[in-house]
Amino acid sequence: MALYAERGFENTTVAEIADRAGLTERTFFRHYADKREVLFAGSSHLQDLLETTVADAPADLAPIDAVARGVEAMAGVLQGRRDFARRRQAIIAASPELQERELTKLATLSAATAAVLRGRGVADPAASLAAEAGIAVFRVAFERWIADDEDRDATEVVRDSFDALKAVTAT
Amino acid sequence: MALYAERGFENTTVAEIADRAGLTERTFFRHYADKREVLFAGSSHLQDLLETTVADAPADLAPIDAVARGVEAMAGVLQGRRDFARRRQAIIAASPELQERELTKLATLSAATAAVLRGRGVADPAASLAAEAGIAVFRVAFERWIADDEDRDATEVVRDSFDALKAVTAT
DNA sequence: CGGACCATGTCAGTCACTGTCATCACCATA
DNA sequence: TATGGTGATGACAGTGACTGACATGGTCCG
Repeated sequence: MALYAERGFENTTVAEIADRAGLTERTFFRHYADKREVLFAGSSHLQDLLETTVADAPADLAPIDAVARGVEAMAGVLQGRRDFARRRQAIIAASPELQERELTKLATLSAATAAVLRGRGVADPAASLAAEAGIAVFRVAFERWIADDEDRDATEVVRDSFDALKAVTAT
Repeated sequence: MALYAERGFENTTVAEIADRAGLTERTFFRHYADKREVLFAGSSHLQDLLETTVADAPADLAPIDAVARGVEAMAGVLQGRRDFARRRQAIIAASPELQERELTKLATLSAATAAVLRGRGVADPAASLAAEAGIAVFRVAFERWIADDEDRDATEVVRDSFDALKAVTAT
């Protein structure tokens, strides 16, 4: 992350990263599938949390609300690491390749959530839509949370954003 | 597309594509930013349609419904090219790299839509959320349309999917 | 006819990523 | 202690996507 921040993602070679870490280029690729993955190593942890939270939500909760619980849980983890999240996001925002990878990570979250919902007995397309919508809320809320001047509580921003979604889709 | 379908995206080199087209590799890269873009050349046309349709929707229409009009318009263009869409989608489904690129194309659609909504006087986060939700519906509807056994009307599938979204987000 | 321009070809170079083999530390078991 | 298995790392060579620089040829315009 230091190197990416200094000279930008595209101007950083894997050889340089490996050097800085005291490793070989080859070894780098044994730990990370590609140059982008370094920035997304922690995302599987978030996904686990999301999945288990949605799975463990009260059975009588509406699908979208179960997803909301999961997204709030992710926000809870992020809370307190806003500086880190900001620096990381600045790096991603500066590189189309990294944005692309972030989108696939979010899509993975969505797919996993949809699968859990189906496990809760939610049929398609409701499951897919609730998951997609929930992840969309996460994305929007995350951006707002990072951009906000005063340090609002992340879960609170998520809750507000879910309310905004409901308002927007209620015609 | 022929080559990608035959031997798969990853097993096709740009040299081969250029050969088949009677061009140089260098010339290929002057027409397409990268190997993936070939499959997404037509997407800017769809984006134009989406943007103008949302922009020209009746002013009193709720944001999500304006977006629905735009997505329906896209479906109208796709209608009648289901075979092509299917073949293309099969190729994309077989390659993570192509899926990644498709996600960024969809994200671009979403961002453009949000911008148009803001132009209609919709504030954030409502604009972003309506756009994201609308594109999510598009994605889900598109998949259903392609997977469906009998050849349902694409715009009809889109409309159904928007209804499903509203049902899902109505607590 | 001369020149601006645009598309294409040619060539050399960088860099992400991969397959293969060797080395080495650690650990278990005879 | 010796032996062998395992897992992480290094060394090295190779492929292929993509880029920059320069040359060439065609077309249009004065």
